[in-house]
Amino acid sequence: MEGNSTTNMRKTLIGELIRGRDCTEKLQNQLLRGVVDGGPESPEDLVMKIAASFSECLSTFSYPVSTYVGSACLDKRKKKPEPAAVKDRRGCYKRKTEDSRVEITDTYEDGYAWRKYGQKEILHAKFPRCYYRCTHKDEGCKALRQVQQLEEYGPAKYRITYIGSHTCQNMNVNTQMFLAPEDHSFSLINFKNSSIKHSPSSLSTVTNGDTIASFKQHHDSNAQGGNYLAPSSQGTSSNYGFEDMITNLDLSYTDIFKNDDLNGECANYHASSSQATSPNYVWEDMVTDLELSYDDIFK
DNA sequence: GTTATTTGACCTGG
DNA sequence: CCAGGTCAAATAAC
Repeated sequence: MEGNSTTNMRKTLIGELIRGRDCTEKLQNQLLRGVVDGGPESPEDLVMKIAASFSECLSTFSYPVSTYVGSACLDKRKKKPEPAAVKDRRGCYKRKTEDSRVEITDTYEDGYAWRKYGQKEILHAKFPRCYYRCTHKDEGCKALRQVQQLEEYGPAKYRITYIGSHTCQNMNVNTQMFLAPEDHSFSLINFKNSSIKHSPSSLSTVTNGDTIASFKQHHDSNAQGGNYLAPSSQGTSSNYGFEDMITNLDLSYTDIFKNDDLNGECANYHASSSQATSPNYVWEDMVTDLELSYDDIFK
């Protein structure tokens, strides 16, 4: 039934939001107390839970979060073997054989530094598609990104297609922060799927009603100025650290819960969220549960 | 002067 | 032939 599915969706959404907020508060408390080492609720664990929470929420809305399109889909356009002499020609299609993934987000900022190399009007699309490559292309990094502004999900939604992965040190600022310095095998975590806007004001002028020209102006200025500022002024600045980011996360959750509609139901969910705060609850199990849910959705 | 963006031309696959 | 992806000269910004 329609009503039941909507109710279930709300339950899932609110449950995830509460879980994420609890994790954020714990992480913030740990940071304020200067706890940085591992433990039953290590920062790394908490971060993973927060990231999973965001992803879960987005997936509740049926957003294709980090959907791996992969070569299976892309290769439906069967390629002819390419003669060596033809490889360096203009417009040469190399990307189709590489791993790709598609994200739909409300910001195209992802902490990486991209250089725009093209823009194209797309048939039946209201906004042009912008093409970016990693700024460290000259170091051999082949990562590409396409950004297409959407309108069907409300103001300022972007479909971002990532093609290939970074081989350079153009590391996501958020990712870098969660790398344990002594253990480089620690999994990378990123917040690409989150709703965090590092510079909301820079995006606020992009509205659904904007013209292509204004989108272009805004988009392009951010492609260079905004995106470049993210890693350079925030990521490497001593003024923008772990604590600031966690505070932003906490504020994001707080903003969400300001919504009266959700707020009314929050109390009902404290029972389930208390599972996360109970000392008897094994964190590893929780992460495993989240990962299993994630896997179920995207397998 | 250097670096990034713009934009029309060029190229490929369907 | 067309739509979409890339190139590269011209231009802008710093």
